[in-house]
Amino acid sequence: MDNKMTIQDIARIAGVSKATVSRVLNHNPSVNSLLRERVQKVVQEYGFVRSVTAIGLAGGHTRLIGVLAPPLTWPSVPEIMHGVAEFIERTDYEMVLYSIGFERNHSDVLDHILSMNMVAGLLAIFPGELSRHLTNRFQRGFPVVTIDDQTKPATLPWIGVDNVTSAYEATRHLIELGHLRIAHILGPQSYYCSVERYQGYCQALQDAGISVDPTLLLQGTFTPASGRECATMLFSRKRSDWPTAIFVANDQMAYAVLEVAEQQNIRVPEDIAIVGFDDNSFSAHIRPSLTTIRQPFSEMGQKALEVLITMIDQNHHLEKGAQKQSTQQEPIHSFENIQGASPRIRVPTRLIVRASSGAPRSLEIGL
Amino acid sequence: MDNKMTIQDIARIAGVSKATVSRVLNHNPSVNSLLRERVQKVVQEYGFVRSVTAIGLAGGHTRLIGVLAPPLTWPSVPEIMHGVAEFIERTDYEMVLYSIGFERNHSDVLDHILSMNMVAGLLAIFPGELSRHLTNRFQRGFPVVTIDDQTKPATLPWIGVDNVTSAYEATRHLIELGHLRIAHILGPQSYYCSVERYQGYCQALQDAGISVDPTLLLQGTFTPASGRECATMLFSRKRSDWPTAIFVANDQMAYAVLEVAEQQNIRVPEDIAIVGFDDNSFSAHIRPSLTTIRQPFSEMGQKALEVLITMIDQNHHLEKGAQKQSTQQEPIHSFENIQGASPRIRVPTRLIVRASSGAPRSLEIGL
DNA sequence: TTGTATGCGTTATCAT
DNA sequence: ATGATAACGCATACAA
Repeated sequence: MDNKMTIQDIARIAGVSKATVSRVLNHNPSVNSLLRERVQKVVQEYGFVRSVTAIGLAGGHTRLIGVLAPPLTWPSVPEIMHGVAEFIERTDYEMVLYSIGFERNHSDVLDHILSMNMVAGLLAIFPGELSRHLTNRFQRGFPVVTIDDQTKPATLPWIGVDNVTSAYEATRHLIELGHLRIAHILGPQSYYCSVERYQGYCQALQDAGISVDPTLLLQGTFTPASGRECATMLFSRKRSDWPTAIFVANDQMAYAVLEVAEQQNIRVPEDIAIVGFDDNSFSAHIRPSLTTIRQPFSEMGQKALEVLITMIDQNHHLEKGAQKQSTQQEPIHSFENIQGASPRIRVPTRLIVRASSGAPRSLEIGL
Repeated sequence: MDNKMTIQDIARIAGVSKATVSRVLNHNPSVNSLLRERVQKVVQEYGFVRSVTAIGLAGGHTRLIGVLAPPLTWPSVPEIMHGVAEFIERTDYEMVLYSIGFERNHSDVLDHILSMNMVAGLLAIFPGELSRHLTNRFQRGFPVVTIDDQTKPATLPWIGVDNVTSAYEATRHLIELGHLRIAHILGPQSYYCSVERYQGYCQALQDAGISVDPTLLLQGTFTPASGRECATMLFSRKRSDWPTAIFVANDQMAYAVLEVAEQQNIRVPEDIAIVGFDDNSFSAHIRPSLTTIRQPFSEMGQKALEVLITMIDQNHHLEKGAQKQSTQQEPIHSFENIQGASPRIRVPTRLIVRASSGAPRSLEIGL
């Protein structure tokens, strides 16, 4: 009953050789269907599962997927992970989670992870400044997929949203509400999505004939604390210098703005309208509820893993094929070489109008 | 520069044997300090990291820790994981995350995980009905630690809070506020913590000379939806049958109660006082802010991993010792055999008084 | 199609 | 204290 069986045991019981068992387990077509059944029966009966470590050592092909994630206490991250977990449950792969903090040097962590070549591929969530490093590994043939952050010369496989268009839509919403002085609290510049959201904001203003006022641009860092700072700074100006609306680059900072407004008895949306970005679970329940852009995080996680596993499998097949068909020394195993370009998948967002921009409560969506 | 080095390479460069390198890497004291330094220098210089798969195969001792967790979108879970990740970062271990959904048979998942003996130990978060199965594996010598759920005959190593006392304190708080009719929305009975919280509630009432009124007991399932149901049911009674306060078994359901109250223009805490349990991140920011019991989730995660890794290491040493010192066939490697009893660690909770039970806003804690 | 033999990178067991 | 060498469980090139 104990789990100490090896393919050797299975082979003995089924009356075949180790190799045959291995072939059956690997779905090698060149095995007699009679033998296959016999082996499978024994495997079933004893509930045999191969040692992952041995597979990894022998084949150099681990069935482990590394997930590099920011602290799970960050909003959005659990939702993404939920999608990832859901997808991976349906595959033969397992997930090794690396939740990186702030203290350590991130690229060191990355090197460490990859140097022990335990994982067959890597999903990087919000890689930020790590992108360059990841790009490097990817170009050397290691399967990598990122979620929601892209380096400038976009070369990494990527799943995300159209930040420019989404921000445009959010800003446009405020403009249609009649606002002319719309402030923007930006995300950190180390994330490219911050830049894109800023671009969308600018474009919406310009298309409406409103010029971008630099005094209405506040630099945040995506944290509630930075949101609080920006809001406090803004509200400490003389009233005539206030904007009538703020497009905040993420929900977390928007919550902080709402809090500061409440503390200073500033009415939302009457005195100032607020629009966020993300639609974290908070946003529908906070008072006033937050108008925001909904990102389908769970779907993004699923999609990312789907792409990654496809890459890994192709990778694996290519290696085998290359050795047989050519004398080339170095195995070609970059996803780019197959597809011609690394996949860049955009999932659609949606503007969710709630109370913070003036929707009557009865019309609220997403409760 | 590429990461294909082996201890063989390190050995060659350092001018020693594989064995010596291995010993250095394993902190074996019986190695000359001069050689040790030389090897360490080379390891440093090349950023060498051993192959986890090879270690696992050769040593029979994987440096992977399985974490069995409910969906990460559950509240509290990310916080626990945060603590886990923080702790594991400082060790030689990696974390394999199994986020279990609802559809699959859980014990099948568990069997699968363990049968490929990839993980050296298992941390089970909110195992619920899985406890029995886990107990079984634990008693057969596999290192297991659980967080915040215990089977009736408490035999698994366990990290959690004193639910009875905490619930007592929460209820006591309401009693001291002058409430006599205190309702309780219970958690699902499949979780033992639900039972304990109910016990604490009853005891507080009895100690205050208040008899438990069965009509004030509502059965929930920890989900917001069930909280909404219970609240709706309660508020649909004629006003004289209402309680003046509710102790809700977790924050999620309490949020729902607040929402229903708001929709029906029932004032909190004037018309009815609410106390929750958990202190999820929402609780300080919802309006009215929620009085609740704070569980130190992150610390629980850390503590759990500390215990688990201790178990694994002891386990390992025992196996080696047993082979040398006795002729016994089966290695004794149950933690219980060492400690005499499996560790049961209780971390302290704290009552956080906020607006939903009547605290003036200026006195609120935990913002 | 099937079996035999070798190697993967490390630990552990011998010698020395 | 150190070095040579045999496992560990599996995949795979090669032989049959």
